[in-house]
Amino acid sequence: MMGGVVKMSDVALEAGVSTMTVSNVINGRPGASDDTRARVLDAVARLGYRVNATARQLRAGRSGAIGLLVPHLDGPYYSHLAARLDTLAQSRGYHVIIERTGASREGELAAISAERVRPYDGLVFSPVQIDTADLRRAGIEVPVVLLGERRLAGEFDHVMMDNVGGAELATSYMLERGARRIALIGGRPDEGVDSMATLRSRGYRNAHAKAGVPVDERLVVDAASFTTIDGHEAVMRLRRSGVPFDGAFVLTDAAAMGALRALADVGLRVPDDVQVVGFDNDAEGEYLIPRLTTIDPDNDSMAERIMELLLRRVDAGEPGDGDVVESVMSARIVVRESTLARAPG
Amino acid sequence: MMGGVVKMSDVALEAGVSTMTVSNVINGRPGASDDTRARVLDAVARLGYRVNATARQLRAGRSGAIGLLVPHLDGPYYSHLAARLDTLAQSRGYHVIIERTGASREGELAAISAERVRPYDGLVFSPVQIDTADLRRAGIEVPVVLLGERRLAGEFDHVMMDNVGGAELATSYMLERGARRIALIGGRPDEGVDSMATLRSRGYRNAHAKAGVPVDERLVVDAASFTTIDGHEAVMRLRRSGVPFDGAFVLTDAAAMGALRALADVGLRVPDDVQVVGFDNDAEGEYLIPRLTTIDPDNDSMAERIMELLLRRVDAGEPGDGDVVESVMSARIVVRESTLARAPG
DNA sequence: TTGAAAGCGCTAACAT
DNA sequence: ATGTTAGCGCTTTCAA
Repeated sequence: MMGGVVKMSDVALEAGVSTMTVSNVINGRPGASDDTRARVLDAVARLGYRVNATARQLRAGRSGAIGLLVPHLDGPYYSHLAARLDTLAQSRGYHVIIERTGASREGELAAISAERVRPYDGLVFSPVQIDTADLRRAGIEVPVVLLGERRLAGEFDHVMMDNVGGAELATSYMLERGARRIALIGGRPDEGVDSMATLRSRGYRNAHAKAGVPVDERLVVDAASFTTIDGHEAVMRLRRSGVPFDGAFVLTDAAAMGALRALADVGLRVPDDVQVVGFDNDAEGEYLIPRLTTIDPDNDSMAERIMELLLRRVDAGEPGDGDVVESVMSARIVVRESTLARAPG
Repeated sequence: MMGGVVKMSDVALEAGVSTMTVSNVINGRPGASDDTRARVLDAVARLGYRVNATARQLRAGRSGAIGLLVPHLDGPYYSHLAARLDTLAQSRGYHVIIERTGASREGELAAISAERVRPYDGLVFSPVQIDTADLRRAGIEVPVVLLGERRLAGEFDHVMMDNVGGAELATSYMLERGARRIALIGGRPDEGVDSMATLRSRGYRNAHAKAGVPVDERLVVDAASFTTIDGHEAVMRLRRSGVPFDGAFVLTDAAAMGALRALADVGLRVPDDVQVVGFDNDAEGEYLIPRLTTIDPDNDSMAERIMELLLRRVDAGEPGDGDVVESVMSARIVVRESTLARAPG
């Protein structure tokens, strides 16, 4: 029934003008009489014309799309970030496209390949596996803002949350409230490359150092990753080891949820026997039993900072090397039942 | 330092062949001597050439990208779906790109505009606001698979979970275990267009009808949406109304989490005083206190079905109208503590 | 105010 | 086995 796809030349024919005039009208460029403009718009409507974004991009080099490359979308973190970034982008005439790298090296390399990145006007990338050399080798030609803890190259803007400071805050708070044997659930020795885990572990150690309280390394329990399951498993393992503890700093709220479940399973009361603090300020924390004290990394401000840095370069035209910005957001603690005497109820 | 972007003609020059030969080698097409092939690949490597996907797509009409348009990424549902679809797509030589519509009409219309859809070889779309006319008007030119409960047009393949059957299963199970006053948290009267809420509500009513148990409409408590907060609020409201209940079918696991929190807040024991069943089989359910009985909608099979239907058309070439498929996945119940006597411990 | 020409980088179709 | 021609649909440049 319907003919082929309508293109600009069809509209030009229908309106009795050149394609250039159609292009000008469609893009709101000046230099078209009101009469001509009306005829063109009329033809566009009649024919149901829609510009071919691919062709436009090949010629003009602009797509209006910002790519967001994340390892996964499991938790609320990247999902929420995506939503915030998209809202901010929309208000500036862009939209956000999300791609999962799967947190694997191959996935990341594929996603940042020039071939797949070129369609984007700008890129927000949260790398977890690749290194500086990989990133440079990819030869990304669009403005990039990097996310996360790993310090890659010095050629890209980089925004990160205050993992060390937040963890220090969490730990200090429990120390102030009398805890002396605080477990570090999901903890790592402070060595090797920076990661969320090593940085938060560092904050835990800093707090102890400042308070003059020694760290019993048997309280540092690692975890495969930081899911609810891992948190549960780590606490069970600590419990079986027989090492006593009166506090737990759990590296993520998701893991803290599993930790709370495990503490309930083994009959330890929170906060009476064990104080618990998480990290991330996931919305769920307010509905756990008991409600979870946690560190709020201020993700909303982070999203604003990211978009501001990115669009500064995008709107300017070129990746514009020179002044690379490294921005660390600041964290605060949200106190709830898991570190306070339980409310009567 | 580095010159401009390397293009195919640069490679051709470097290798001393025509661009056509470069194109053939790069795309693995036959008809190039081993010697030539080697020279081309060598030049590609030396120059760091990467194909321009935009140009290729303009000419060849294929991008290798599958678009996944979802209302949001808040819960685990779409996140998990995205991961599954991506894995399946990768194994077939495609990759999945995620776009948020924000669950708004404008957001959906923008996302399905021909301009933004054209870059994709195929589309998976979960519509929540737009209607059949909008969808038709968008004039999507690529194969589409629709997701969700709303029955749109008859021109697109459609995959949905068994909301009615799953809800019936949940309700019947509690009725069999002796519950006679089952609250429907997040429930809706069965009228108007189909939605997750009306369909699951229908299952609740069907189960009652089959068991010959009348429904007390005061037990049907609606909720703004289906977040943890909403579930908490709805149970508190029901409790304040003074209407007694001995069971609760909560429309989503996320809301069930809030419902459990609310029941604890008001001193009702689960499952002793109130049995609770959720819906979705979120991974978190296993770590709630008590662990949540829920309905598993079999999302993994759903992802497989979606990709199979979509790529069938994509690989074939055209949207290929004709035989439109409507596929309903089947649900099962996962029994845990929230409907069983609590395990000792 | 409008349009003609040229070309973005690639590939299908047709030579050779 | 390799190259030439044409053109995907749009926009930049320059001329009228």
